[in-house]
Amino acid sequence: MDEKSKQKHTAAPPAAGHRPTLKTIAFMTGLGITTVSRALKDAPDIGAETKERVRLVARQVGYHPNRAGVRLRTGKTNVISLILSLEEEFIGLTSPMVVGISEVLATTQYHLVITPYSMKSDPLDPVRYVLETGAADGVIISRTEPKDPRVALMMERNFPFGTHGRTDMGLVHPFHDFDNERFAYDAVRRLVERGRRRIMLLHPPQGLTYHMHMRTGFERGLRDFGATAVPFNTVDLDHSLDEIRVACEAAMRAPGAPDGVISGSGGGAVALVAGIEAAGLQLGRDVDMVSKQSNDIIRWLRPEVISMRENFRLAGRELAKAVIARIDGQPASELQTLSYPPDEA
Amino acid sequence: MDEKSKQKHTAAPPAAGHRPTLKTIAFMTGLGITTVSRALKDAPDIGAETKERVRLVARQVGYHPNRAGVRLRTGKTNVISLILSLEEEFIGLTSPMVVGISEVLATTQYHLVITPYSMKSDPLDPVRYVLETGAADGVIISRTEPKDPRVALMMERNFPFGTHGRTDMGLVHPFHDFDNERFAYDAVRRLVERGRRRIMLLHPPQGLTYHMHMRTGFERGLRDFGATAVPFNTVDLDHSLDEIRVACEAAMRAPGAPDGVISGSGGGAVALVAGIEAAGLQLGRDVDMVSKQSNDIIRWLRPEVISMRENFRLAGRELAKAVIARIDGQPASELQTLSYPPDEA
DNA sequence: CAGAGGACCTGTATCGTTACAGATTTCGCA
DNA sequence: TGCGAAATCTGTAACGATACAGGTCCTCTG
Repeated sequence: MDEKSKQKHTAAPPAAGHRPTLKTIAFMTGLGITTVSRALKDAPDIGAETKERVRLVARQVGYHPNRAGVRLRTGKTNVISLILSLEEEFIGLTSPMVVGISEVLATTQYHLVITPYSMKSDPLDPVRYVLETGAADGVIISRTEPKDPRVALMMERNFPFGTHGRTDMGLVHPFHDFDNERFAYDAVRRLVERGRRRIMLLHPPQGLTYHMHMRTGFERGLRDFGATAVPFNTVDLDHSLDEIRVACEAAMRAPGAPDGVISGSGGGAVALVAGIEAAGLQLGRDVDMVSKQSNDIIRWLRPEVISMRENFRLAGRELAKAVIARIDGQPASELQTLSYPPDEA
Repeated sequence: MDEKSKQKHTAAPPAAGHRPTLKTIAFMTGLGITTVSRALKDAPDIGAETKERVRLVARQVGYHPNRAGVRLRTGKTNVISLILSLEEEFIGLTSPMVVGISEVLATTQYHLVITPYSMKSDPLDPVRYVLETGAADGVIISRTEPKDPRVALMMERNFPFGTHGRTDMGLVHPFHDFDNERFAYDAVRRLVERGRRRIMLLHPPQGLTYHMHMRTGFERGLRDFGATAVPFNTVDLDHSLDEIRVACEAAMRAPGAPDGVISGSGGGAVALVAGIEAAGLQLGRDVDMVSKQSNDIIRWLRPEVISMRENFRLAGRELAKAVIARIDGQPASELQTLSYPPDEA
């Protein structure tokens, strides 16, 4: 029996044609499965020469640890989940983020899983799903709110995550954010420098944290540079481009129309331009505009628009790094970054 | 011993606070683990009332099968991998595809994993990775070539996949494609209808299958409608927008400049417009242009451009459905779709 | 009333990996 | 010479699920 059990794992040659496993390497090296496992993770109780041999054979046969085996045994999924709204308007923005995240994950064992949700349903759903099923080791979320229940939930469960955007709940967690306050402040400054005084802001939706940031910067700019706000509260960046265009055109035709416009995103800018021009006004002459730029298009077709690039790819990279660091136990307070161009950090 | 082993699985109450497993349900119902497993998959040898009871308890405790367990035992990953080029130029296009894929997968057990690669490395690498590690049950690829080695490899291994774009190797496999031949043909027609005769095509890169399709449609259009081609072979859709703009401006200034332009993608159109205008020409007056439209921007800022929407979201949906059907054993010949607007299929 | 057969349920072994608790050998030192 | 520590190596059990090969009853037939 002793003899038999001793043979059990090492003697039976693993079926050929299959993926190599620890058993394969154990058979080839004549070692035990445990030894091979520990050798590959450079454990201190394995001899140097043995490690070398094991590594050599592993490389030769193209060994990759079986993710299901590891996951079942250790609970580690080696997955980062990006929680994405499926509404097409936003995905355009988020796609460079996917690139940034992938760039970072490509240098690690992590895979990127897209966990979608619809804004028509509860944004907590996907988070709950990941927590309940243990689908990932870490999560990245966007559209962050000041009192974000997703953040509260993950903090409570001590689950690693990073947010694109900040919260305002007194909870310390990893985030990456664009400095929207500074953006709006600078935007006002640049418009005032061009002699504009009546400024209209297409702001982010009320519920999101960066709405506040942008408003704060906007109002501080108005005060510091001596301009006034033209109300534009019927639409925000979550509205369709059509709605924005119509609202903008109406504002430009109304008495006391703005002579300066700020767009809180690259997408909105297009609709604003269309609205301005539909009102018979000309960019650079009657009105100036400052916008975030997400792709090159606005720069090509309306060079008069003063634009500032928000680097979503960088955001993806930073968030991926932050979440992994968090998984590795690094304190959240060290994993918070704010970006502002030039930002090839 | 008999008694002891009988108790082994059912008697020990699973640790509380953990995710429920089959063992949890087995304990709660007093059934065996196997029975619970089979009840949940509606096996024919389980009593109707038992199934009902098991389902009820499973729902109550929020049971989700452990993916690692299933994967380890059965080899089924319940993962579809989307293989994506990380070059930012293309990701803009592909992002609505992610939405479409997610929409379909959301109704299934499948997760979407992004497997990235850089065009600077071998495009076979990510495919080999998935095949070797068994990272997914099915794969979706883009940038399909006439003799695509990725397709050949996956066919050879009998691995389920779908391609965005067709191949030309005599191999039958699932695909979804936009009818680029018809697009180019119609584009020529519409330009000729506007009196244009000297037509320039910004074509897809040589290596990709739809380059041929588009050229074929283009040339057939030229013949049928009596127009001539203005050569434009120094750039293609893989070049940077800057390069395209410069080349276009040069072409518009050269003797025998085109009076009609066709852009094989929405992105390229912007650069072409910029090139045309840099040469001092005006859209709609001196030159007409037909383009694919990927987002609304070109439609807003240059309504003179005749545009036709290529529905990437639909492509994502079709490909996801096709790959899953293929996994389920449906013949590839039934999983090939071609789209052309209006295409809300 | 035996026993064949159906309806329903169950234990064991296994997928690949790792935590844990030993084994074995070697070596230094008293 | 003896013996404990150090250095290496190893088997077992477990993670959660399922394929497989039985087990019990119970019913119906002859």
